[in-house]
Amino acid sequence: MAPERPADYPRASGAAALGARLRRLSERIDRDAGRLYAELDVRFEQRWFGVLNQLVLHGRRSVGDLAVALGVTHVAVSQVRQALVAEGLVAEDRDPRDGRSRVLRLTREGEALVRRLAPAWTALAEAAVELNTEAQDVLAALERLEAALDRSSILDRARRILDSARP
Amino acid sequence: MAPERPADYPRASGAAALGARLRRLSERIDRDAGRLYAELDVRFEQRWFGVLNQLVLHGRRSVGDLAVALGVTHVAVSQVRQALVAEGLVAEDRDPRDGRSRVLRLTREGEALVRRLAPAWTALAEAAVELNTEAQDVLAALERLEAALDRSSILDRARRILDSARP
DNA sequence: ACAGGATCCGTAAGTGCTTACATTTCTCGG
DNA sequence: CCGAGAAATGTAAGCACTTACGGATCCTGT
Repeated sequence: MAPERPADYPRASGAAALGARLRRLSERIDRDAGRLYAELDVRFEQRWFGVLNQLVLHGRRSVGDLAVALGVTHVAVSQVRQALVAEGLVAEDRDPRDGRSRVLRLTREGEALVRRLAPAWTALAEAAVELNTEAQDVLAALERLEAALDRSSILDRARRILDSARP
Repeated sequence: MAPERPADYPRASGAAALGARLRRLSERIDRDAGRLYAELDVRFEQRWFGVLNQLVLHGRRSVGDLAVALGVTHVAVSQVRQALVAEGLVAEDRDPRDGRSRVLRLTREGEALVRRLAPAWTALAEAAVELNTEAQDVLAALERLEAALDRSSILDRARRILDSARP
């Protein structure tokens, strides 16, 4: 017994469906990565990966630099920093040339953990490549979506559609 | 001055990059939808959409039914329910045939809000269709990714790769 | 008829981000 | 050289979910 509803009610809940779908997929992937670390008996969380990886690849890096490189806010980096320092994997020094800046670097423990995790990261990277191939280049599709959003956000598009419908 | 690192260190941080990218995109879309509601001076949050939409489309629904329909946990639905009841948009009754079940339905205020939001939802849905077209069917790509993950999760794939590398 | 287990739903706490706001430090024009 | 504004970072709180767990109710086999 479906209830009454406006005749022009949008059935295909587009934006919400797209957002929800993206969120579910990302959670699925993060969760799986976490399980792999647990199975390997390594104390490591997926959200630490970005910062740790950058430090391995580029050495000493400030919070701000890491945020830019990872495409997240400095706050996100700062929170990871806090966890990594608490775990003894990363140390922070003040930049002698700029007292505002905190420069992060791997500790010996951090380097050891990276060596221990490298095979798992390789496996995950290969699994991602495999998935991407099997899904016929979903990464390219995501890049196209990002490019389309850069040209005009979903907000701009919705505003335009709203305005043209109600002149 | 790049630091030393294992020779086989995985540079392409596949799984992490994929997960992070999906997350960023979903946040971008949700945030934009929220801004549109704010611009229309409507007190509404994007996370309420799924439940509200289901109630419009199908009338009275239990928490569990909604969770299945939306592909989230019953907890997520329960939290939205709490907010929607607090806002006076939704009422809940016990199912006379099953005392465990809480059946949700729109109130008059809820119905009024839906009528007021319908144009915005239509616009968002059309914007999503437009984006999807412009990105050459990113939805189809996401569906292929979901299907690939259903066949074998990223965890299973990574495990297999790890095992075959270390016999 | 009722014990044991399954189901439905709730709260609490955690995750991985975000925005908003505060603090400290730097820089540059007057 | 000093004060205004900019920049780097930090904390607090929120968001949209999740898992973990517990209470209430239902169902099934004996």
